[in-house]
Amino acid sequence: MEPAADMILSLVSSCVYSLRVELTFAAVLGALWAVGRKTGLAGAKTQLASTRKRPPSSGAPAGRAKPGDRSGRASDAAAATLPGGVGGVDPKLLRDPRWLVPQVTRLCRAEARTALELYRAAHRAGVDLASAERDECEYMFLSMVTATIRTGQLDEAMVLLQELRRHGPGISSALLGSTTKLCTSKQLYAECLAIFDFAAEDKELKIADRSVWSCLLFCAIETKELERCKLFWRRLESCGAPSCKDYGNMIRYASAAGDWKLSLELVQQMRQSDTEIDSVSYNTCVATCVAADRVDEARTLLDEMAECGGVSDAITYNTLSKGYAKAGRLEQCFELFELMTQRRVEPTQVTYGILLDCCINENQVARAAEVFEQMKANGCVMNTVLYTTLIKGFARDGHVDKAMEVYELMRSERTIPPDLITFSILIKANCDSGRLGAALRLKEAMLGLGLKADEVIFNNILGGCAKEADAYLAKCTYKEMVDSGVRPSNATFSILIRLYAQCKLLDEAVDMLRTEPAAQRVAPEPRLYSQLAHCCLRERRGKQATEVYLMMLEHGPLTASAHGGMLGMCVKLNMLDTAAEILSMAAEAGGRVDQADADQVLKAARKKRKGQCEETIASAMRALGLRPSPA
DNA sequence: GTAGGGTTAG
Repeated sequence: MEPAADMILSLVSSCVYSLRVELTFAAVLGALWAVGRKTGLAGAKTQLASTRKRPPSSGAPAGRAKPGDRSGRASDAAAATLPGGVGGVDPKLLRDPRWLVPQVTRLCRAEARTALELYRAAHRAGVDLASAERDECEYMFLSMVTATIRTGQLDEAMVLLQELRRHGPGISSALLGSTTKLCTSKQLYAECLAIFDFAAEDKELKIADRSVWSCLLFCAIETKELERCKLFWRRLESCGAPSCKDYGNMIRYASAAGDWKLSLELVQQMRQSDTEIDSVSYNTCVATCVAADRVDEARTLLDEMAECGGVSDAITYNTLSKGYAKAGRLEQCFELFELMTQRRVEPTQVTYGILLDCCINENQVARAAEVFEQMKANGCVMNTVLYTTLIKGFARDGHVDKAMEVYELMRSERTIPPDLITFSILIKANCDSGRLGAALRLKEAMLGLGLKADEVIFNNILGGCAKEADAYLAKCTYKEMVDSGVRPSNATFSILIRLYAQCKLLDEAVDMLRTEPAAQRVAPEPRLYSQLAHCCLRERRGKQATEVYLMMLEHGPLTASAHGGMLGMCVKLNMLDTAAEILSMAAEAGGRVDQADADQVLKAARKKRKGQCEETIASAMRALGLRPSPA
């Protein structure tokens, strides 16, 4: 192991050296750019950029609300002004829909606020819209609603829709179409869904416009209202063939829902309907399979992509490689690397990152060194992730000093800064090797770089405290964590239980588990109670173990395996009275206990000739619907 | 809109 570690370290140093040239180059370029900007060369560029600047609705379906081009914009603006303001309008005019409706409609284009004011004034004056031309009236509402959405007054828009339903002609599918598209293009996704929900209360409303369903699907994905996607998709399909973008959005849904089968079906459907499949959709599908541990399906997909030609890219290979890495299939990671090289797909930093990490996770340090060398030979430059992966490799191998050397290298270079994950690994490595002081200094250095400690950083330090049985430092750290607004998790509580057990402060562990999850608004996982109960039993604190068992019951009945674990531990430690008590409580609470686990307890009690205990166990078993085996 | 590195658990 030692030579491999040295080799990697020397490789890193030389890599940094070769990087210097690139960095100098980058710095020169940057300076040139800055000069160019000053001399006005960038002026043209800025202009170019601003023309390109559009609402970022890349995945959003096309289509926008049409303003209804009835007359020129300039003449509208001229006609739109009211000489005496809204207050100066003759109430008789206000009550006349033939005057009011065109006025409001026109005002909407240039002076939305005045339009709304005028409409409200007419409303107060008692205008009766029922006598207005239906189309004109509908169009007025459309103009007002879209104007309020455009100016970000969504509450006003909702009020208008309510009035439209109550006093006007009702919400038409055309109006819904315009608002849906407008909201989507303005990235008002939740609002879009809310308006749809309001409109859909009218069961007569028919929506045949496919792009409405496209927008709704997109909004549901963006707002993570995943349960709505399938319905929108069905409606979309019923309005005709979904577009490439629609499929892309549905594939995003399948990914978010972890539905790899659906993801594959969608790709299949796209092929059958001759819909173009872009690489992002393909890659998302590959990633969905990988996330669901269906690596072989992902591989099939890559092969199909390679056959079509042009769609597979480095991301496809990297995603699949990650899948192999996750499954511990290192050889296939390397095969895939070979394959992409053969197919002239250029490996990226991510490619090497995945390969390196997989070697490290499979404890193949020498192999990692080879990858590193190849990476350098191919001119791949280091970045924070690659450095961090190396640090992880050294830390994993027990070479904390070497990990720290890489860190010092990063610090002295100043161009590739360590981040939260780098520090997290370093802090844990130091904690694990009993260097709590060094870990705390790293945390200070981290804060000095402007990074804010997150949950994992705090958990790692708490883990260090547990190892050193330093309850005082742990309490300070936990307080700092909560005070700085970092919410603890089940992992945190689990570490705290370990800490208190290590310090033989079980009472404090019980107290902590009783109060902290609720205080921090975290739902405690059942296994926290199991963990603590086990700690109590290990210390032969039967009374306390049953107390924890009762706390556990407050959160619902226990699984048979949770019971099995506790009962097994009792038998192992010869705490049969505690086992009997747990069985009785389980019977009372109507929990599940396996026959074998209960039998084991009964047998142990007989062996020890504990008559009273035996009886308690047997009757608890009968209450649990189990058969005590004959003596 | 898609890809890599971090914490718990007997």
